[in-house]
Amino acid sequence: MKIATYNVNGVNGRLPVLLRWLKESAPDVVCLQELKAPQEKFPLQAITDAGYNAIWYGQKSWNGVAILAKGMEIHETRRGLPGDPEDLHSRYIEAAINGMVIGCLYLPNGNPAPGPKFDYKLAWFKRLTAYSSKLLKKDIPVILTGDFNVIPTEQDAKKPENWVRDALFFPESRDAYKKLVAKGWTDALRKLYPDEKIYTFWDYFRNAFARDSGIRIDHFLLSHHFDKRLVAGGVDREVRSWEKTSDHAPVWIEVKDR
DNA sequence: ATGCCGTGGAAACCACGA
Repeated sequence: MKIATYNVNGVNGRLPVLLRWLKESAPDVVCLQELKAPQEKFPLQAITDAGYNAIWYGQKSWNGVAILAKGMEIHETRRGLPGDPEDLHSRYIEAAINGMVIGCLYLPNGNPAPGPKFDYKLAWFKRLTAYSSKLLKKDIPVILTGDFNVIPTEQDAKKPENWVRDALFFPESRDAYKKLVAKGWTDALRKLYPDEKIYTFWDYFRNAFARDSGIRIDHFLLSHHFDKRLVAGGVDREVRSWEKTSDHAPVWIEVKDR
């Protein structure tokens, strides 16, 4: 089963690119972030016509997450991250699909840092870490994936020195990611390619993609149930070169069915 | 490298992103 994550940066503006990628890459499950569309403006018809069921958690202008599944039922298990009833951002949605739980997340960016937005990022991280422990305790196969807005290590940036004053690479952000993973998760792409440079995002400006000046911020965290089930993974880099594309590229893994 | 580009929504510019 192929599972992908893709920060589309506007699901409606990105629809031609999204549909082309769905057709060419044919993932079984897709987690989308940054829909930038209210609940009623999700392009359900086009997604359905492409062969996918969908659940989504929209929001006007910003954020927004969705889970798509091809020919499989989606049982929604949660929308919104627990731990702060005043947090109304659409940044988390979760579903049971084909015997596993898949959490789709869009972690706050946190810039400018320091400041209230950075505080929100760290608070969100804490809530995610606490909740992730509860997921692991259920002892069922779980995947947490999406845009974590964290560059985990220097290996994950072409030019780490460019990011030292950025919330994505602040020590607090990296520590938070480390603490989350330490709860018992496996960073799937890093496990598959321990020594490679892997990027999932390239800025729109400064010709970043042509220079391959990228960062790795879209991740797959797997529960131990996948230790012997993870067979492949990668980044669909070519999508980043298409017309009217997102600044992120889709990332995917392939897991064996039990 | 201080958003240089891109998206969405409101207003003919602004907020936000990473």
